[in-house]
Amino acid sequence: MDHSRPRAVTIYDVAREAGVATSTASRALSNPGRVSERTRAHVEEVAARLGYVPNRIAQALPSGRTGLFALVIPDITNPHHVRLIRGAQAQAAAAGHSLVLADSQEDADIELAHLQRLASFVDGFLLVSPRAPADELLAHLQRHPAAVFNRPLAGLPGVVADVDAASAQVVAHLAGLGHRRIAYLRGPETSWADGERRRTLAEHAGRHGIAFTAVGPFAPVLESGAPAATAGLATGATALVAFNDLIAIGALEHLAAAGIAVPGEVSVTGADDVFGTSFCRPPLTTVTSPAQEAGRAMVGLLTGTEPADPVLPSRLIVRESTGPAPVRPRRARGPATRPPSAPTAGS
Amino acid sequence: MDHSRPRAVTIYDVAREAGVATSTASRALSNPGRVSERTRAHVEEVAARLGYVPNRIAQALPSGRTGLFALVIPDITNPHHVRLIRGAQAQAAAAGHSLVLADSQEDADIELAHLQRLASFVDGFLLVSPRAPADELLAHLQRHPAAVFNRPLAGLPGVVADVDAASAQVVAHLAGLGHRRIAYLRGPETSWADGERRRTLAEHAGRHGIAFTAVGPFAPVLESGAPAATAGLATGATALVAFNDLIAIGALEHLAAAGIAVPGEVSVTGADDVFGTSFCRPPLTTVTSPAQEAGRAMVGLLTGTEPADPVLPSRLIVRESTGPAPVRPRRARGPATRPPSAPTAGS
DNA sequence: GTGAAAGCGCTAACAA
DNA sequence: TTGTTAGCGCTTTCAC
Repeated sequence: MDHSRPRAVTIYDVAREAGVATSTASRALSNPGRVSERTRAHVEEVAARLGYVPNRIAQALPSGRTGLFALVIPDITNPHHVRLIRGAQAQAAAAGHSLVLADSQEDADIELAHLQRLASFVDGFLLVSPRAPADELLAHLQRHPAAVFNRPLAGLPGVVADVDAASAQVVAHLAGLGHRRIAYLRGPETSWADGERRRTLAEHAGRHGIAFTAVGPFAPVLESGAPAATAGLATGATALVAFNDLIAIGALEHLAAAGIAVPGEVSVTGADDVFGTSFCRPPLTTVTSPAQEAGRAMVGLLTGTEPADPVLPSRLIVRESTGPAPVRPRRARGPATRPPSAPTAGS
Repeated sequence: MDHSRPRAVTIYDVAREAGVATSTASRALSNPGRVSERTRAHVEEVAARLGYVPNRIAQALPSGRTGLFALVIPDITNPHHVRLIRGAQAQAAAAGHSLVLADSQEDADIELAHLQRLASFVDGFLLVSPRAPADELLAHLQRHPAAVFNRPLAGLPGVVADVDAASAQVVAHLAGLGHRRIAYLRGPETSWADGERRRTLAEHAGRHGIAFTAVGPFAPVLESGAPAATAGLATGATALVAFNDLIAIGALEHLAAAGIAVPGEVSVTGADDVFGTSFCRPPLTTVTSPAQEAGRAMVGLLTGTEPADPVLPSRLIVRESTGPAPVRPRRARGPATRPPSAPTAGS
């Protein structure tokens, strides 16, 4: 038994050692039933003895199937996306697939480059909130199955979070607390979810007779919290509805530092219910994201397993960052850390 | 231009259309310089016009190189590991590689299965705190390059966090605050870092004349915080040193719920400095982990780029969860949520 | 039930 | 500089 041999054991080695043709060895290993029980057992024994492991590249060349899916994400740092990765990875593993990770860093060009680079390597794409223009996306996905999260694209199967329901609950909650003016702290311009959230929030605010303003866009990171809160406050709102939890938590930190009481003077809500929302100060009222389910559902769409209702539920979690609107709206006080960047008027 | 054609454009199509041999087309595309400028330009033009994208599976079969690295992680949920993923992904991308993600869910068998499944697919493995026995690990990596984080394995290149320095700083910090008895809240039994942390903590405590006890093991998740804190407190310690931030934050939540003041009655420290440590209550004194650098360094080890000092620095970040030892050690009070699980005595 | 041979798309000898 | 050909390891017709 030559243990230091550099070359790997191939199916030829197995066939020779077993005294059968390679085709027979192949069948015995991967298509049992089309070979006599006796040879099957023999070949299998030889393969095990030799430590044969099929070369998956070679398997993939004729079949075109690798057992790999590519997961394309805007930002691997975002804990929200991490939940999705987890769901996708679990479901993929269950289907015998592995995941190739591609971080597009919120950049449309990098995103498209990933699609091209990985196209021949994977059995399909999982696109999370893709940022690239629809036509380019579709052009790149001509010959490859894909499933999409939070971005309806004509012809591509996908799932979305129930943004409308989430917005309805947030607005109803704030309206119930007596808020009459809310500000939406926007996320990335190219995010479908941002557009939806803004649109539905405005709509529901209108129904409740609440004034609505959107400010931003802001990068969906902790650091955006301070400028976003400043801009939101400048609108005279008593409630700040952030695009996601990162911005919301950042806002909370900024407000605490500025000595503005939450929820006493201003209420804050987030979205996604990421790690940290339960133990920040105050614990954040937010809206859950079906990230993990989305991950599973997307893989399901690719493997044909899951029927999947395309709109995944999202629900409000009331914690301590929201409270009754102050009797009279707060007035600017204390040093503004920086002048608010020109707020964009909401619809 | 037949747009609905299912078959992809191959290099044969390009060669035929350009009126050259396939080898010439291949060279023009991937080995320019060994072909006349004129043909190179022509072939390239044709390839672009036809929308040719090389089939990477086919490229990989003869060469054995896929441009893929497998990243094997104990738990994709852990924000600490996410930082490492990020570093690895960035460095891999810079080297023109992509990452295949494999979550072993803290299970040695799953870990080894991943190695086997992905072996022929990847140019190398990045093993993060592998849990499987050393001999099995080495057996599975006979013919594949690998780099390891936080687990010295004979013959395999790798990097580790400077656990000793971290422990020294934590103990010195606590000693300086007057603590005379500390408890270590252990992590997973199969974790090298846990063993190291425990060993070095005990050692440094000894030097400072501080009593040291280890309790556990505990799973490195938020939920372990409560039982771990309970067990730690039962030792009479005035400072709880947790294996990682998740356990520490969980402990913080438990202590707050039990009405035990931090750091008034007991100090708490974590490790890794994950997302959330800066805004939990109180903000956590912890020790940084070189996770991102580790990710980069591991990829470097595989690509031959980085020389890399194998021990990566780690430093103490003092926040508000540590303070002067109480004048007299606290006595049990309030309802214990559950009896402490039998604490393991430290060395 | 089993074997011989072709072919997946590409690169690298080897020739010319 | 360019063309011809073999071969990477496997599966899959097609014969027998």
